[in-house]
Amino acid sequence: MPQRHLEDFRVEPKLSKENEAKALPFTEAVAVAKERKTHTFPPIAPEKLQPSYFVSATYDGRAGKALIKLYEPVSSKIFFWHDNTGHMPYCLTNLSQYDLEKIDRLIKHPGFDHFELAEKFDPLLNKDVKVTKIVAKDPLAIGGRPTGCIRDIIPKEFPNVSDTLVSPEQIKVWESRIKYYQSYIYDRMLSPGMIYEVRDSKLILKSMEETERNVKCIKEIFKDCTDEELQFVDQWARLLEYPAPKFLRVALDIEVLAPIPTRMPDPREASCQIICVSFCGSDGQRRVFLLKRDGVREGNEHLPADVSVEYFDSEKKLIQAVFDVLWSYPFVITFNGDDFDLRYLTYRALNLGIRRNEVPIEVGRRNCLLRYGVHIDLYKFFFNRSIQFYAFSNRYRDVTLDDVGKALVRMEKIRLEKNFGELTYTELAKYCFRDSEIAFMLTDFDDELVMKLILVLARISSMPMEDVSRQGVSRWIRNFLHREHRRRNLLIPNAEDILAAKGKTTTTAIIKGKKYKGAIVVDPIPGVHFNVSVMDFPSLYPSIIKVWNLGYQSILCQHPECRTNLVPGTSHWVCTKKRALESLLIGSLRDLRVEWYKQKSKEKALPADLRSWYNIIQGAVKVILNASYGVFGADSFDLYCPPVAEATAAIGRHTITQILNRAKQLAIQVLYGDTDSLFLKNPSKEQISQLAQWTEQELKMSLDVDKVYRYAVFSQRKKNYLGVLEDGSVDVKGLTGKKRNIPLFIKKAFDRMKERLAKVKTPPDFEQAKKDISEIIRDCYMCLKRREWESLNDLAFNVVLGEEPDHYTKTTPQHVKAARILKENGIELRAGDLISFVKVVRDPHVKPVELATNSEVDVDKYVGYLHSTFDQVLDALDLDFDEIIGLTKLERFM
DNA sequence: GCGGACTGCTTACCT
DNA sequence: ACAGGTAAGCAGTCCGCG
Repeated sequence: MPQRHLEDFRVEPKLSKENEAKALPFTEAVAVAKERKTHTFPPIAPEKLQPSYFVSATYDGRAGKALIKLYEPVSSKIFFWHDNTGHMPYCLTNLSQYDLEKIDRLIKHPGFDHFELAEKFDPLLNKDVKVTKIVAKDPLAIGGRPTGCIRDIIPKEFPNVSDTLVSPEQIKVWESRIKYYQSYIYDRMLSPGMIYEVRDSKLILKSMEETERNVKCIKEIFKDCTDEELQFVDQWARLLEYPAPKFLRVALDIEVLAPIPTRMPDPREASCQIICVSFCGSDGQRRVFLLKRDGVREGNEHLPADVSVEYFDSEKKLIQAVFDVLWSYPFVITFNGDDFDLRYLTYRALNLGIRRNEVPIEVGRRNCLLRYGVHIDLYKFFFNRSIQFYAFSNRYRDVTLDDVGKALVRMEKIRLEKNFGELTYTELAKYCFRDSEIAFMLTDFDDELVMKLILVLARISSMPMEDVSRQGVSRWIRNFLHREHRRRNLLIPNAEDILAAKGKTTTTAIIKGKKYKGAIVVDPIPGVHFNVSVMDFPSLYPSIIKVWNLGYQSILCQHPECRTNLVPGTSHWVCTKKRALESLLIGSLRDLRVEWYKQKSKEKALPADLRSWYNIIQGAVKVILNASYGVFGADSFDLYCPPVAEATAAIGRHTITQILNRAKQLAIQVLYGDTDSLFLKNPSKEQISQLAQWTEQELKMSLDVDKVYRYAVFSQRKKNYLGVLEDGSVDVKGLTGKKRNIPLFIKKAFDRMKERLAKVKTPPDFEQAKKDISEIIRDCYMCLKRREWESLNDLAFNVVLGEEPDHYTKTTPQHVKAARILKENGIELRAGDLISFVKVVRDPHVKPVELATNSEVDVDKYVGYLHSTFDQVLDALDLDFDEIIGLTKLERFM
C-alpha cells in the first residue's frame, strides 16, 4: 500500500526537476517547524480545549483522517483535531454486494476497504431503497484521480460480469463527487464557523446562554408556523445567533524583480528574486523585509510611522523569515495569493534549496492553503459577483487592490514612476507595505466585516472558511442542501437523474436563447408624477418557493392527486403532501431575515457593535436569498431543476398580475412595475393597507411600502426612471446618465441636472428647474462646440472587455477596435480589463485615450450622445433637446 | 455605390 | 458558472435604386 500524504488529495502541479525531493508528511512538517523553535507546536488539540471556532476542515493523508482546524480566540492559536470515530470515505450504488464482488478491479483496488448495506430514501422515486455503501481507505480511491477510480470502474466493468436484474443503463453511483471533508462534516453533523470544545478528545458544540435566549425569542415570533417549519427556523437561528471572534491575522504582499516589468513573473518557474515582503497584522505588526542588493540606495522617503524595516543579505533567509510568520498566524490575508504571492514563495523557496517540509504552504491547482492557519485570498472573495453586487452594492468596478481599496477603505496603491529595479529601498518598502496595508484594511473596516461575512457564510453553507471565500453562491446553496439530505438520510440525487425525472421547461422566453419566460415589466406612464409610493414583495422569489412548496422533489411529483395543483401559466403541478427541502430551507431563511435580522440591524436600542453584527448576518442571508431561485435554472448547479425555476418565475408573473388587477379595482393608478414592485400614484393610506391586506390574505405573501418618492420621472422606457425621495436624495435607475461607461464630461452635466431636480419640491418649482436644466444642457453643448474640455479623459468612454481581444469574431465593437490599436502600440489588454477610448473623426472613428489628441475629437458624436442621454429625462419634462440648443443659435445671432 | 431597414452582437443596467 | 428582461450603440447584411 502506498503511503498516503496530506498532499495526495490536492492535485499538485509538477515540481521542477531540482525540486522533486519527496514531499514530507504533514505531521512531520509540523515537527520540523517545531525543531526550528520558531513557534509553539504542535497545534494538536489537547484533551481539553477551550472554546474554539471551527474554521477549517481538510483530509490529512498521513493520518488517513479528517482534520478539523479550530481557532481558539483567547490564545489566538489554531488547534488541530483529528477524527477519532473511524469515519471513512464512501460512495453509494444500487448494485448489490453480490454483484459488486464480481468486479475484480473493484475488489482488488488498493483503496477499496469494504461494503456495507445502507437504507436510504430516494427523493426522486419517493420511496425507501437499499443501496450498497462502498467504503474506501482514502478519498482519492473513490474519485479524483484521472483514471482507475472506484466511481468509474463500476459502470464500466459491470456489464462484463452482468447476470443480474440490473441492466447497465440502470447502474447508479451516488455521492461520489462530494469532497471527503464535506462528507465528514455532514455525516458528523458538524457546523463550520461554530464554537466547539474538546472534552475527552471529543468535539462538542458549545452551548451559549445568550444564543439560547435569542433562539427562544425567535421561536416565539414564529410560533404560528408548523412544527416542521419551526424546526428549520430553529436550525438557522442557532447557526446565525452564535457570536463571532476577533480574528488574529496578517496581510502579506511580495515584490519580485522581473526582467520585463510589465509582465507578471511565472510563479511555477520562480526564476526572479523576491526583493521585498511586507506584513500588516491585526496585532499591530507592520514589517517590511528587504533583500540587500548591490547598488541600491537607501532613499529618503518616509515610511509610515511604526513600520519596521529588516534587511536580509540572502534571499533564502528572507524567505525563511517569511515562513516563520506564516507558521505563526491563524489567518493570513493576501490579494491574489493563490495565484501569485504564496505560489511564488513556495517555488522560489524550493529553487533556493529550502526543504519542502519547511514550506508552510500547500500548493494546489487553483489555490494555496496553509499547513497551519487559514489563507483568505481577497481577490477571489471580491471577484465573487454576489459579493460584489449584493454585499458591496457594486461600489468597486475592477477587482484590483487599487479599485477595491479606493471604494471600500479609501486607500490606493502607490503610483510608481520607475521600475522596481530603479527604486530605493525605502521607495520599494513603502510601495510594498501599502499593498499589504490595503489588504489588511479590507478585512478590518466596519468591525472586521469581511472576516465575519466569511464566517457567517461558512455557517450557512457548512463549508471551511477557505472554501467559502473562494467559491460562488451556488456552491454555498448546494452545500446546505446536501447537508440537509444527509441529515434526513436522503440519497443525494445525480443531476442527470433530476433532469430525466422532472424534464425541461415549457414556456418561451422573450430573449432568444433563454430557457424559459421570466418576469413582467409594466409599461411606465411617461411624465412627472408627484407623491409616488413604491410597494414591493420582500424577497418575492424565496417567498414563492416557500408558499408554493417548490423544490425538485415536489414539482411534478408522483402522486396522481397532486396533478390538479397546477402552477398558473404552466402545465407543472406541485406536491400537496410533502414539503420540499428547498421550500423549507429557503422559506425559513427568508422569514428569519425579514422578521428578525433586518429589524435587529436597525434597532436603535441595541449597542452599535451588535447592530452591525446583525447587519452582517442579514447581508449574508440576503446574498444567499438573492441567488436561491436562479440556481435552479443554472445547468451548472448540482440540483438543477428547470421546472422549479420556471414555476417560480411563472408564479411571480401571476402574483404581480393579480396585484395589478386588484389595484385597478381599488382605483389606484399604477405608474410602473418591475418583477416584484408597483409604483402607485398618490395612493391613500386606506388604499395601501387594503392592497397589503388582500395580498396577505389571498396570496399569503407580504407587500410593503418600500419607499415614497416626492416625485418620480418616467419616460416611455422600461427600467429607466428617476425618483426624488422626501429627504431630497435622488434614485436614478437605468438612465444612461448613471452608466459608468459614459464620458465623465456627460456624466458631470447629468449630475448637475440631478442636483437641480433634487431641489424641486412642488409642481410649480418645475418651471424654474426646467429653465435651469436647459441652461445646463446649453452650457455643456457650447463647451463641446467650442472644444472646451478639461482633459481628454473627460471624453473617454470606459468599457470592459468581456472577452480576450482576439476572441471577437462575429463583429468588432468599438472598444475592441480601440484595444487592438493599443495592442499595436505594445499595450496588451485581456478579458476583464477596462479600455478607455475617445471618438475621433478619422476612419476607425475610435482611438485609445492615451493616443488621441484634442484636435481629432469628433464633437458631433458627443453632441449626439449628450442628446440621447438627456432625452431620457427631457421627454418627461416636456423639453426638447434641439430647441434647447437651437435657442442658443438664435441668441448668438441677436 | 450608397442609404435605409433590418438583425445580431455587445455592454451595462434592473429586478 | 444564480436567472430573465430592457436600453442603447454599433457592425454587418440585404435590398432597392432606372
